[in-house]
Amino acid sequence: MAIVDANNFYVSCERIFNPKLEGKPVVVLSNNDGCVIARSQEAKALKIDMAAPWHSISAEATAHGVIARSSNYELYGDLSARTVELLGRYTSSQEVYSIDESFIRLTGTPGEVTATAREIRTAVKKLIGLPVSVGIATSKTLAKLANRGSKTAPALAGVCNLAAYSPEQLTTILTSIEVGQVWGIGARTAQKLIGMGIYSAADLRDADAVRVRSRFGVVQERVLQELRGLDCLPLEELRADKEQIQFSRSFSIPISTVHELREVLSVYTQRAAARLREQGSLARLMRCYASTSPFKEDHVTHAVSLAFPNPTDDPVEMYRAAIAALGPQLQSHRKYVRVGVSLHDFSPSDSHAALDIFDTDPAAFKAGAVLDAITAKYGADTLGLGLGGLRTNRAWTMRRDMVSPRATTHWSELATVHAR
DNA sequence: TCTGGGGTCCTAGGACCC
DNA sequence: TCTGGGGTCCTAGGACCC
Repeated sequence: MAIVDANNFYVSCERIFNPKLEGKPVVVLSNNDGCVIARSQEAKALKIDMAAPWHSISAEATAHGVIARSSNYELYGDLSARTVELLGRYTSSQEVYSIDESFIRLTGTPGEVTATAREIRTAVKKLIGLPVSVGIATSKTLAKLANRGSKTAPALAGVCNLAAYSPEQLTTILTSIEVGQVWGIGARTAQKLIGMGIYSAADLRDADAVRVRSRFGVVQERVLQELRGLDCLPLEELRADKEQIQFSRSFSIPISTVHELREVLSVYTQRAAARLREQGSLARLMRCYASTSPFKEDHVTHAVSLAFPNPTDDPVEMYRAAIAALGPQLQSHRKYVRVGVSLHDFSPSDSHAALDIFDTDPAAFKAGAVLDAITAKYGADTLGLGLGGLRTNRAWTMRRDMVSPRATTHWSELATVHAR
């Protein structure tokens, strides 16, 4: 089992098309340019924390030469897809775990596996431009730890295969890793474990499995077994369709009125429904919420949960249901900074044709399919629905002041190379 | 005085991940 | 002035059924 992940992925993507960022402290910001979500090594060395709110550190950071970029998910997504394709050439089994990580199966002697990992590293750097690190072990959890090691010890040059170590050396390594650093052990569980005298990855590995299970449940017991080298989390090659789709955003300027909520919900239900149709599903359940800032006094969230009479992918039906349920909850004296729509309980969209005779409104116009067809042919800006229509730059849309070009997906934003 | 027991389904929420 | 977004898995507890 090996995990390949890109170092400082978002920052590395920015650097491919802007080499001036090389060697400088760079951070990438979340939507709304809210907080730091990726840091270059140089930025980490300046002690810029993950998730630090940009508004509170920007003055000092820029004084130290830190360069900030708004997040450009179209660029990152495209470079991720290219990397996934390239890794696929080296393995028969691959699980795409996140935008910058894949678990892959590598076979052969430990020496051969390490050699293949080095080959992968070279290829991804040369053909895509991304620096990656590889961790290799008998379980996913140990592979993740190996991957960390490959980045912290320069001598390993980005590849760490735990098979190369003796049991004593392995224990030394695991003893040096805090239990909260282990994949699957979050802050809450780490605190409780420390209270039980379990401080390091080695402590957890050697703890009583029955006790861990009864106190923390099956998830943490699996982590323990994985630390012993037991493969409890198999590769999931076909992460089939999503089981939940959500669309939510924070606003740069709060909203307070039902009219604004209508605009937001119109956009969000359209976006969520489009993702649903993309994977060919219908949803039976929808949740919607509006909340005020969690960083202010009187933080509230209004959430509603509703079931459709028949599973649907129709944005009009979703919008009507959402505004009918959430609209009355809104309190005009509050400032809402975040709204979300999520869809659940899916079924394949071709499995319900027979139920159409029960449709409460047989004449209902299926707007979703029409929208998809027209925007696929003429572009996303040609047709919009209702209040969510085509008008852009509303007050509540998000801020992205420092966004880079989408250099691999838009002709008009291609990188320009100057010869000297 | 004294009110069963076993099971399924569903939902909300916690914890975690990147 | 200003603090992201999208997921997964598991469990507890309520509703309901016979």
